[in-house]
Amino acid sequence: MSDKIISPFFGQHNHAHCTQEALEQAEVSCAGKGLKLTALRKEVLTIVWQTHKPVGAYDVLEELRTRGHKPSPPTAYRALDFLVHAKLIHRLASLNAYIGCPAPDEGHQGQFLICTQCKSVAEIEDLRIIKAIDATAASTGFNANRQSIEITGLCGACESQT
Amino acid sequence: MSDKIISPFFGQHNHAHCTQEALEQAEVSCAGKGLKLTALRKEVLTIVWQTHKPVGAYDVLEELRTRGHKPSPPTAYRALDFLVHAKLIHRLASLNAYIGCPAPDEGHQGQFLICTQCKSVAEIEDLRIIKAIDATAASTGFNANRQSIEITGLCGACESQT
DNA sequence: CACCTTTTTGTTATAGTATTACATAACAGT
DNA sequence: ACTGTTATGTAATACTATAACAAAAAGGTG
Ligand SMILES: [Zn+2]
Ligand SMILES: [Zn+2]
Ligand SMILES: [Zn+2]
Ligand SMILES: [Zn+2]
Repeated sequence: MSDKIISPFFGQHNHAHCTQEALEQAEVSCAGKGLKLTALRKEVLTIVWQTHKPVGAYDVLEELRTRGHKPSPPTAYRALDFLVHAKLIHRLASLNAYIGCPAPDEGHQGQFLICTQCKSVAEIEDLRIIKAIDATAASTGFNANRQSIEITGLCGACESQT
Repeated sequence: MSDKIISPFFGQHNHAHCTQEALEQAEVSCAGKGLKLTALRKEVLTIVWQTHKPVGAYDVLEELRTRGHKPSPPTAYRALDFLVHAKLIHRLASLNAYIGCPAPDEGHQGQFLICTQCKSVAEIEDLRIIKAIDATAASTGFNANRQSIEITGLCGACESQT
């Protein structure tokens, strides 16, 4: 199979399960890499995982405030940067926002399907895309090391509501 | 041939020719579509085409100032938005910057190779990537209408200097 | 434990990117 | 010339992100 859908989360599902599993994976992953998933970082990760919609840094700040913290921007950005480097979340450049990664230990680069209607984002990993990029890069002598692939459109659920 | 390099501009070439051709194509393209390429818009397009490096909106403002204008941010953003909609330039979301499109009439979506060393950007159009995306989108019921594909790495010229 | 080093978090200020709202000017058709 | 439309000018503001330094917490060592 040449493509794999990591998070096909356009539509109904048991989201409490998503969040719980993400947190458990995060604990294991950080322990394995010697990274410290502090209380603050875990709380930010929980906030990011509240939905499958991307969350901005200032959304995180706002949410932290409702939880009793009095954070300044660096607090959110530092936690988010940690989570990005730990590969627990991804940053969506086209939206200036972050989204939880459902498969943090696979060392993948994110490829994202962004629904303009419901704002949900699904992460995919399509080996054909990766191979096509590697092949093109190689043919031009370009040495690729990071990909930002963000596809915008309408998810099936939203399209059928039209 | 499944992939096509639109602008393989990592390295030496006659750049005056790039700029001149881009401006001529812009005139023709706008005339054909009934779009008005005003003096200001043409000047901004020229600024964007000064190099193959992406140019930020505030870079454009700065450059307009050296040319005798006294512009405010909306002046630059409006001209850049026009040029994006006219498909004469592309916006690189991962850099908050703009770059000239060397093939404005082909109705393509940009795919970009961004060199972190020399900052140059090449635009490519790889049909395998597009097909892979369409196939994945179709298989999930996702209706894609815009792609943002930005590959970061080292161009051949920069890598051989290491 | 007391001490030192490193990492994390708090705090203030500021830099960088982009848009809103409204006024004026240029343009196109009558 | 008159009128509606599009483009540009201008001022203010909103949104996104980082720098610089202080304080606190965590971890290791004797
Ligand atoms: Zn879920
Ligand atoms: Zn949707
Ligand atoms: Zn050139
Ligand atoms: Zn280079």
